[in-house]
Amino acid sequence: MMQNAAIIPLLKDVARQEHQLQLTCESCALYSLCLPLGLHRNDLETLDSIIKRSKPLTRGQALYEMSENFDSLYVVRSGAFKTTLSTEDGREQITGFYLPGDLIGMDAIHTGSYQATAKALSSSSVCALPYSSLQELSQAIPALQQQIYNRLSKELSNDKHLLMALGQKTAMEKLVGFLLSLSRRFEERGYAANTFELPMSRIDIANHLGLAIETISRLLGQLVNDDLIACQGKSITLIDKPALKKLCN
Amino acid sequence: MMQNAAIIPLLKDVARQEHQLQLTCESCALYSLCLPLGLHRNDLETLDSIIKRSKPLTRGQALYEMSENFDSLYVVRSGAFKTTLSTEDGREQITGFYLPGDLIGMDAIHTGSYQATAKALSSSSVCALPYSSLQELSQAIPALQQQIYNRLSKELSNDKHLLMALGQKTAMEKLVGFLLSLSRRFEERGYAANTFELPMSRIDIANHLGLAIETISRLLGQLVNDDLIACQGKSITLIDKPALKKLCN
DNA sequence: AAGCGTCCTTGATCTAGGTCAAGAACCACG
DNA sequence: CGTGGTTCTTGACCTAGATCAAGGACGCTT
Repeated sequence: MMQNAAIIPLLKDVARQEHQLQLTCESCALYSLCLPLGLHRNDLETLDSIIKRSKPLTRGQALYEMSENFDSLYVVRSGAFKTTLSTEDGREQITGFYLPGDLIGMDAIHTGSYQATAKALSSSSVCALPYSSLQELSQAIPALQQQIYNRLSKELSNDKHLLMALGQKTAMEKLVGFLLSLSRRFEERGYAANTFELPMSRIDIANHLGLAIETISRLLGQLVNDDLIACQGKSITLIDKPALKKLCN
Repeated sequence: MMQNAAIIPLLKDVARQEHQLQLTCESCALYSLCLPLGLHRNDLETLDSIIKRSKPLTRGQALYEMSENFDSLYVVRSGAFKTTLSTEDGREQITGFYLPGDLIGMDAIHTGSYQATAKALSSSSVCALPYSSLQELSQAIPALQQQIYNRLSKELSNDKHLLMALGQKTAMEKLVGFLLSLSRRFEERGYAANTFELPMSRIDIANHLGLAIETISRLLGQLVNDDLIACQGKSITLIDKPALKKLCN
């Protein structure tokens, strides 16, 4: 009898692990950040019914490749992703980093194929939203349509700010701006705002900001020297946020 | 009597001029490029009823300013526009150029206020689409909802390609890529693909591509020297398009 | 725990493109 | 049809950040 009491919760955990892929939106930790925010309970169930919760991806694995057939948008469930665009001669540009709750693949909607390649930065999982179902559903559920407009618009806005950074800002301004935006995004997700692990390598940061990796390394060193941040490996602590904000305008 | 025959068409023209702001989508030259493409006749009339065709703007005049209250999206009817984002210390980045049929203001949807400033590059006119009406209407008209998703997605895609250019490409690649994309856009609108007037100044091109105006001037000179383009003032002719395409990958 | 590959750091040097300067061409306006 | 302002061109020079180089640290795998 005593044995049972100890074993039952364990069994429950195992069961949860095994059925984790079938969890509902309602029970999801990301609920308040995610697409279904604001939907009524029965609409939520309808949305739930079209979502495919797929297997986890390992570090470096592609969620989809450029020019592959477009069928689904993806919400990041755990881990992180990057999307890259590449030229014919092989140069790549990382056009975005995606954290839990973010929607990936929206730039493919207007064509039949993905416009970029999306890769996991670490072990990650996603919810797949088949686009044709999502479209139909959003026709019936005003709050969902609005959410989709908002998500698209938000990403547009982000990209325009990034354009500004790439076009007008110095290397230091780009880097500090990047760190602050990461910090804000972690905070929105309920993590600490001032101390976090970088989900991506310095190579990726450099590429994303249009800089050389050596420049990132030197600038991080400089920020540490000036006691504005602490940094060991991928772990970052923002020490003097006001000064950092001043540094990137 | 003979006088009448001569006068009638003239009067008609005048009448058309005066009522030009009340023209319908159906009679609009831009119809095939514009948002209502694919809508049924009666849906088109409903859309028409929410559109406000406003007075023309003069060169340099703002359609809206950053942080102004967001209420409408705008379709360019004639002329051209640029949108700019600015930092606190006054630097500006031109995030997009908009030609007839293009939709302006989509990055504002997710907030209550415009995220950029939109200015006319020459005498221009727009159709205003009050967002709340457009949203309701798109809830009722599937083809319209789809069009809006597509437009948002298309702009997202454009911005990502621009990010790639700003992050990875050389000055020459940026400039040639820009000229070719303008050429394509003119062609889509039924104008000549290989000879056109630049709607914007070199200052604006330079800013948009993250370059100095002197660089633009020098590179254009070089392209003319190499007989790849002809160029006098704002008038551009693309002479060797295959070579140009090669130059920008 | 040794070995290998990737990532990161730091220093020395180089260069694409920026900045400065000065004149020319192109307007819009009275 | 000047004339004052903006825009454009061309040349001389400079610099932020790239590239090259070499060594160190940090994972993986077996």
